[in-house]
Amino acid sequence: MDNPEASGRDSAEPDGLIDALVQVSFTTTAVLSKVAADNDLSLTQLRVLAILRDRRLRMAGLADYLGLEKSTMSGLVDRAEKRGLLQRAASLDDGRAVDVFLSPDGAELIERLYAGILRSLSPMTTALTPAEQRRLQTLLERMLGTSAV
Amino acid sequence: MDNPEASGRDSAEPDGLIDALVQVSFTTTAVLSKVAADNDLSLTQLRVLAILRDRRLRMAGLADYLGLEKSTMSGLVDRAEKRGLLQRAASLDDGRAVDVFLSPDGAELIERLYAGILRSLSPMTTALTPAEQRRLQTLLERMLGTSAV
DNA sequence: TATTGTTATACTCTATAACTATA
DNA sequence: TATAGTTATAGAGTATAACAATA
Repeated sequence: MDNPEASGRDSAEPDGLIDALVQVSFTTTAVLSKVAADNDLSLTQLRVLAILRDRRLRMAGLADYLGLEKSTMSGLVDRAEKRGLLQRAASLDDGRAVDVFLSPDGAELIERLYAGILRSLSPMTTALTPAEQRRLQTLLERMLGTSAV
Repeated sequence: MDNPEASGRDSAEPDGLIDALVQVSFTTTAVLSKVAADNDLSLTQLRVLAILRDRRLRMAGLADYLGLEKSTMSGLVDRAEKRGLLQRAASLDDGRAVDVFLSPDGAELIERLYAGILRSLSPMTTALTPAEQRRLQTLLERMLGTSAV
């Protein structure tokens, strides 16, 4: 976990993979948070922009995506809208629903952020050889594919 | 990122690895947050307990570990201490410093949490064969080893 | 009746700034 | 002077509960 040495693993222990997975996740999240913070965004705000990068979603859709309550989404969207990063519009299909989508400023910002993310994370991935990178990608995608979680 | 399809990758794109890495990190973090929430803890509180699992650290040490401000640590430790999960004690070496360590209840809790984490994350890892699991662990540890990030 | 979204409320997380005590 | 930690303050993130509007 946060303390891999605590389990005394040296790559031979059964839970070593999960420890490594958690460790890598924290490192990755820290990098993403840094990129977001450098642009006065929280990690959640960054994720909202990323999700809307090429879609228009309803409030409920966004909340589902992030695993948050609708009321939490209202606040997040309020603040991002106030900053001119995204917009709301009544849904045409359903009078109760509200569509959310990026404003031009928001679209421009997420492109910059995305480039920043690739730049910030590449030191991690380029620690591996190209062949290793391909293998790692395959394994990660196989784990995701089994969306057992 | 949060929207891998947005980059139109199909495992052939250069940034596919980073997309997968981010995706896996979010999934992993969501599982950890769920385990924490099921025990009325935030992810950060869980991390504090995990870090202290087998060490006694000063406030500053904890803050460094988590990348948080000292004042933030004060609040986190206050609340956890109030719940009887950890304790503070004046450092013997340095009159200004404060050591933090788990209480018996906190120690018991983190063991249960750790077991819960392994159980909750195993559906992801067991999607891979044992040989793949070993390879993945090796690759992840190699990425971490190059603590370039 | 059920669903979509907002508002009110409360609490946690977080940072910045100002402060105390020790080094 | 510099460092360790706390406190005060403010804002963001989060959930629960109550509500209005629409389905």
